[in-house]
Amino acid sequence: MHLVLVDGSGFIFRAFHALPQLTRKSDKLPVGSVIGFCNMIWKLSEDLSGDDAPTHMAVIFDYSSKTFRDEIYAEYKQHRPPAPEELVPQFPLTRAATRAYGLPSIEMEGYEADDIIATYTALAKDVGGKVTIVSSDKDLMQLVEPDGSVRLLDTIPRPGQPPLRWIGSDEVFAKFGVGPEKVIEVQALCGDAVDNVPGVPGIGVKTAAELINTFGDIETLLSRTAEIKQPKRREALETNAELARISKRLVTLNRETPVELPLEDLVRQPVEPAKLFPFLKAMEFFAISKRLGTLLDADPEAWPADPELAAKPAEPVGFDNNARAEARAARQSAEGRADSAPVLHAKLEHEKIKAIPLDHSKYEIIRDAAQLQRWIDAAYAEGIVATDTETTGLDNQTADLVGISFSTAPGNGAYLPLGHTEGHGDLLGGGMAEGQMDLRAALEQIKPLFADRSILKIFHNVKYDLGILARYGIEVRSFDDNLLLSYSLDGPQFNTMGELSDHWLGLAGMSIKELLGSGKTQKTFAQVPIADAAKYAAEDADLTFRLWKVLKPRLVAENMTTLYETIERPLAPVLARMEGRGITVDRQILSRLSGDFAQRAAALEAEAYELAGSNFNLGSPKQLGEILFDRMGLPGGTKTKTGAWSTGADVLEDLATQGIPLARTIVDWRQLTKLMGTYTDALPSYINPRTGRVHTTYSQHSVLTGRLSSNDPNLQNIPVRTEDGRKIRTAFVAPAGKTLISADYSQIELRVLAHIADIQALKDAFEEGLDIHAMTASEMFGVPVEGMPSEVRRRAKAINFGIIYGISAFGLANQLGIERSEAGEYIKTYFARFPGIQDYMAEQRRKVKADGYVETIFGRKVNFPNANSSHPAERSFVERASINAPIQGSAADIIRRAMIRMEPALKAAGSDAQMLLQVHDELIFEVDEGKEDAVMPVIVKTMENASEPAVRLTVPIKVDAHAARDWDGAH
DNA sequence: GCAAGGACGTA
DNA sequence: GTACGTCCTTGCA
Repeated sequence: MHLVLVDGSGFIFRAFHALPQLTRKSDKLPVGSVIGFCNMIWKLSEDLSGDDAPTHMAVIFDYSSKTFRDEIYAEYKQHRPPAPEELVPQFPLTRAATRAYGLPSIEMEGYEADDIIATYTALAKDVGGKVTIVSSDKDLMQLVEPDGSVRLLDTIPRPGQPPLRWIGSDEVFAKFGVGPEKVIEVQALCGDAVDNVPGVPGIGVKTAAELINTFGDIETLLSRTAEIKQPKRREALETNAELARISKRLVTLNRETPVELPLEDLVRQPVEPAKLFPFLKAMEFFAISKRLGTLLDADPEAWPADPELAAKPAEPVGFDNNARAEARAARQSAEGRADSAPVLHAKLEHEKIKAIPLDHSKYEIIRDAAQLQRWIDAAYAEGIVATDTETTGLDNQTADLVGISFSTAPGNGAYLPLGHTEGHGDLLGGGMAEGQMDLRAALEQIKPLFADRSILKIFHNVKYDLGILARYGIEVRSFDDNLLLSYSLDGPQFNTMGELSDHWLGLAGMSIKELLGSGKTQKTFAQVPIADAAKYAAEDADLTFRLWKVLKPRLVAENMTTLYETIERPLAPVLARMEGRGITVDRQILSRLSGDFAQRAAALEAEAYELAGSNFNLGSPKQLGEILFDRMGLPGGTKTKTGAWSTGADVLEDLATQGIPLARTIVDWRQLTKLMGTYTDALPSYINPRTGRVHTTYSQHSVLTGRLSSNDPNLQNIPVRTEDGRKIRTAFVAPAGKTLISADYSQIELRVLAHIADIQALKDAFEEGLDIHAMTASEMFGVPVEGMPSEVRRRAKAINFGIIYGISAFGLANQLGIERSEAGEYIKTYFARFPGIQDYMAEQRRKVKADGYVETIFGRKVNFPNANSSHPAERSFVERASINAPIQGSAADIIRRAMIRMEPALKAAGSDAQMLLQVHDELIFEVDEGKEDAVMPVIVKTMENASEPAVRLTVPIKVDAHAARDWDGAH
């Protein structure tokens, strides 16, 4: 017998990377890799003819459930790169293809393809058969037999080499320096960075082979380390004996997996047109169909498309009918099993890193080009370097570069000082400090390293460094960001490097505050003596490297790779560019408004003193409360949790309607002074003298749900609701010759709710383009939309928002100024009219209590550590927040994806429009005057399609766009 | 000089 | 009822 075992997952990835991303015509399903897979399978059966023809054959896959995250997880166990999202839907299709070609498709939960291959190989050998494993995976080389009965076949085309390359005992020896039977011993010693095998640090393939050839195996070697002459090598082996043993466990394939199909069932079957053509037709592979029709002498037209696979409207992917639910159940039932390889790897890395002591004496100060070159060379040798820029401030649009630090391995570090001044610490500063490289020369030398795609640069908060480096003409390709890794894994619980290293490494690290001082005497980093600066900066790079070694493996172990690699990491440079562009703010407009507001506020102030009968600080809620409720003795006063009188706008509004004119005066005064203090007076101070524009800073890692936040200044809360407030928006303008475009998602959160909770009535309403609040009102109160009183619609709108916020009768009553019982009735009616909402809410409550987190449709986890708090109020709060988080968060994910794709989309359309701002469901652009009409459709389409193809929403997404000279006009 | 609380701007 | 950031006052160091 001759058994041929095909490494199916290897074929898929090979097809994906080698071929264009074709899609199925009728529904744009990605199928390029399926086409490649089919062709490879067919070609293989043509190649293996005559003496090499198989009597038995099967295609083996890594196990995968139906969700893309589980797919990635399974592929990761095989140590392959993360699955790109276009590839995900193609995994199940390649299984179907295998069956269509008459081959058994084999995969097993809990086992890698390699284990199954090892098992069938052993079974075939037992009966004296010959085995060919179609794969180029070196992990399978341990199965090769010196007598030629088991060989690998590498079919991947390589230039200058024959199309088919057999790998027997000699080829294995060439690669590992030992025969197949010792391959696992060598692999256990030298490890493999890509394969998650730790190995023994400092031992490569050559050394490993030498040791195994001398001692025979790992155990003998470990028992006789005293005979090893090189002290470093001996020490490495002695301290890492356990790592070597664990590594051997990781690399050894399991030859006794409980396979379900007996060998007899793998007997080669002829291709059946009745199986093949319905598949090809459903896939719409008409060219292949025609070719095989000729070869098999069959008429492809005689069979209908397989209805299971043919194009059709996508299934809803809501919370309860999502395959993810099945995957979750599978994961839960698997609890208690031994750690998977990625989890084990992450734990091992963490332990190893924690054991490395912090030693400042190992750090270097880089003084000249030769020394800098040694660090650059080290970065090239490792393929990876942690780095950090030191600057004179926290705002990367104004701060100057002072130095750059590097670390190429945990424990080492170097600081390159470039802009330190003679440290008098006074305002005059002094000249440049001695012993620093010329800034320009050093940057020219470093530039290629940062631009090199093959060298991974690790940062903490890369967006800051990208902004600084861009201003110095340095481009960064290939990077990781610990802050974003931490955010992807744990949410916004850690902000600074100090917090991360304290938590994960148990290391405090030097404090920047001690270095710079505080208050009046605070220095900039440029004024810190180089020797002190170097300790701090090099340690920063060192800790950055260490943290990366802890955090990065967790991505795979915890299935957060897709979120990080397809959303968080690519977004950072997009935000850096938006921050760098800034937006023009017209000083004159703000100044005029400020004068107007100040006059009116002064008049109101005088009026308030008159009405109150005394002068007091209008800005003091404390004094106001005492006047209103103690001195004037007005009814309706409530106390805040600290016992102070409550004087919020709603309280004052109440008093005003009860005929207290002072209350109205205060409300109006507060509005005007708020507008002055926060906007008309504050914004001009943010105009950057270098660019003449206002540059906000976005925080990508601060919001629980996945939204961005904006600060210094916050451009996400520029007023819009009142007439006076909107005037501030007229100061945000396009420069001469340009126009602003605002594009905003219409009702995105309600649409997301309709999708994830699968509310048919809501979906239908969106499909028909109805006024959603009026439709809700009409459903609930039985009032026709035509001629509906505005109050009825207002109530329905409040309820819709209430649902998104995790409604409570208390909150709704507050919002609408009605009785709690009445609000409760509204909610009951809503639930009755829109069945599904309650199920959604119940599911989120259940999940957050059981798991401690809920998820967005893109797999972002939102953690609630207090879900089972003993405080009822806190528990209720978590319940509402856990209902809101998937809605707000999924909408946030969608716009993040839109932003990532926007620049390439604009470029592809030949537009030079620039994305400036994001306000949660709105994007602001600047575009050449006259180009608005051309670019708006591109923007709208990119935003509307942003969830695809990862998530096919079951509601339409709508985006409105407007162009005008200023933000008020465009909105 | 700093932190907490209240108030209020946005989605 | 969700999610933020900023300004101002107050109270303490």
